[in-house]
Amino acid sequence: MGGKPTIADVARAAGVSKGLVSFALNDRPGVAPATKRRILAAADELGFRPSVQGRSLSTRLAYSVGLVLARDADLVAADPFYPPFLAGAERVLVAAGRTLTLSVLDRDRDEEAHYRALVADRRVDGVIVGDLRPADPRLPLLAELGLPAVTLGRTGDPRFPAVSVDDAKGVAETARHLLTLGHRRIAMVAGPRDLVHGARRADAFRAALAAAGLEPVAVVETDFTPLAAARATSDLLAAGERPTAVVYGNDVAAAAGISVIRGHGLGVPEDIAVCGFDDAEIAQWTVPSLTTVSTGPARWGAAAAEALLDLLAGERVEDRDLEPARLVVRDSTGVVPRTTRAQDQDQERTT
Amino acid sequence: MGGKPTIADVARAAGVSKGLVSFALNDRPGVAPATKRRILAAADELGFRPSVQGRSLSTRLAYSVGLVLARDADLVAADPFYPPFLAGAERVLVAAGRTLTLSVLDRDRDEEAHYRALVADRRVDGVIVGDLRPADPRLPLLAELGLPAVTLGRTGDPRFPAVSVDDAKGVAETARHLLTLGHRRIAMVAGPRDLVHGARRADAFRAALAAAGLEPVAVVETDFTPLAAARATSDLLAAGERPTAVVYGNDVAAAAGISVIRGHGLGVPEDIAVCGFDDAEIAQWTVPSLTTVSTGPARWGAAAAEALLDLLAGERVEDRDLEPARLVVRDSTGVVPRTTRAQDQDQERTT
DNA sequence: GGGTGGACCTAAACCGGTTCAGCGACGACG
DNA sequence: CGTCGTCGCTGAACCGGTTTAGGTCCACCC
Repeated sequence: MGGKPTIADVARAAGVSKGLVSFALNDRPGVAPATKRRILAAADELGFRPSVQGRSLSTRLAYSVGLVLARDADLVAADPFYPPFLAGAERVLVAAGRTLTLSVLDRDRDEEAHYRALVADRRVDGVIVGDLRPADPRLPLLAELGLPAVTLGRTGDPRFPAVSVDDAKGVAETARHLLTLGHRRIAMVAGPRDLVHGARRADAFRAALAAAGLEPVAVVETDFTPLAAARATSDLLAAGERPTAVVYGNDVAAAAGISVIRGHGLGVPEDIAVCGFDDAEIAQWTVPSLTTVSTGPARWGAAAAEALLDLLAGERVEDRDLEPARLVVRDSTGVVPRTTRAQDQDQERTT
Repeated sequence: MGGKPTIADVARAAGVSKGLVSFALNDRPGVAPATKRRILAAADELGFRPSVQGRSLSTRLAYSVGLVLARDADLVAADPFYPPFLAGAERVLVAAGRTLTLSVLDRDRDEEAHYRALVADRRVDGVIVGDLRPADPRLPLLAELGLPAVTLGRTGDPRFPAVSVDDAKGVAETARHLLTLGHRRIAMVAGPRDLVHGARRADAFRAALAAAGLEPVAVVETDFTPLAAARATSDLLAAGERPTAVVYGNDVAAAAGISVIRGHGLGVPEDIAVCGFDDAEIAQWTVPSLTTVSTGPARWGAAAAEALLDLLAGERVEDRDLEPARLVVRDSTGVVPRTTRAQDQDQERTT
């Protein structure tokens, strides 16, 4: 009477064996309809909830899904992508009776050990893999461990379904937007090339400019932190051919860029147009507000969780594509830049 | 040979019984030193790691700790506090072989059911309770459920130890800073009064001004979202006695405030000084950069996790105080405002 | 009427640990 | 020398489910 009811209590109440209760509750054939009703009624009456631990032990499932963030803590803190992503994923998992096991690792060398521990301890039944790197070492590792996984973005690896948002389209749209405004000297402060999405966005950016017969003034690789973005921006401003527009890898980086540009006495967007990426909340509140690319991280999180659940349920899961990222135009690119109309003069001014 | 070694394998290898292996591994008395060495050697040799599930089943522990965020998803997304907090907490937990089970709930009415489910399913051994409300209904609930918990901030409830950062001190410092700069008409765009820290900061703010014989021009209660902060700022600017300084509940709200103030053609800090709260990354990159109050969320997360682990280990845990929040002065309050030197004239200008 | 097969159900093993009652051996003590 | 206590250890029960081998009963068929 003290603790919560177990399956044995239900069996006793319904006058059947434990095994049959298990069958009835799991909708397996071989239980007479009348008996099943009686069992379900008894379970309901007693307020029976199967113990996750007991079930885990025999099914060898954890009823939990992992997300491993292998980045610096301060990068996690600065990146506006994951909070809404987590929230979206978590909601789907809770509804399915699963749990989200979150790991934050600061050093890459811990990563493999951590995945191994997750599997060895049966902490998770599958994982969502983000921050993909080219030829990501985690994919063979996961395959070796036999851990089901869904990747955030395509890898080309057929073993793991991808849930993707085509951010290249958003980047291309951004480039066209800038070209339409008359920009010709465009730079990109990109994420690290050893992150797939960092590289893909940079490539898409180049491609979109190339389609107009242009080359970027510069593509600076950073680690996605605002500090690095600030430094990169300083360098761009000091360079011979100063850009009239800068596209950043995320919104906080773009905010840092704006800060540096204005610190140099230049106006945004009059002197230099700025674009962000992610459409984080902050993008609405920078001065000027930020033109950026919205990827819908919350929806992405939900979709990734759903795909992983389907995969765990044994379904064949094909790659899934969400709505492509789309450009959100705000004030940081609102006007045609002065500098394009006075390009030569401008070129003289810069060293 | 196929799967991972179990305790039975270790027992066989060491030539003892399962039970004795368990005793040896858990450092319990009654194992001869030589035998113990042999057992540990065998366990090491086989690469034995106890199964969390098996252990959970008999110890009735989950080896996981919960954090429940009962807020709107977009509020979670906008708030820069939790990502570093999570990262800090998670790191401590991983080191202790625990896991962080994160829940994001959108509606308050799900909250009680969710805590009950967490306990019924033995998903967590204890929880960290944040976003405290006055007379928080979760405290009696947790007591009823017998779930160990640590609160973020003092509740006065002796049943749950608190891990606190004295943010009141930071707020008071902010107020003094503004007073020193000559501000006399100071407003606050605060968090909701039904959040303890929202109320506490507002009270500390009033108290600090009162100490100088002043009253705030206004204390506007918002839900902590930047959108609400933007609206509140508009109202303040339209009001008869326009403030010369505004203190916000968090940094993103402050960024929104700056955006609105500048949208009204006023300068920050020349016309209106702005202060944030949290010292999020973004505070360095607003224009102007944000004077704010640093609470050290990563350290706070780590301390909360440590306190909870100590509590779970059966130790008596007293309330713990971290370094008090401290003011970080940047450019948004960098100069003495024009308006204080031309107060009457200013008063004429506003309706 | 006996054999066959399927539907329904039970009993017991199993997952991998922890815990506890109890047993044998040995030293101390009377 | 007998008894008692302690140490070191074993064996089995237990946690709460799932799964499987097998048993009973009945309908059906030849």
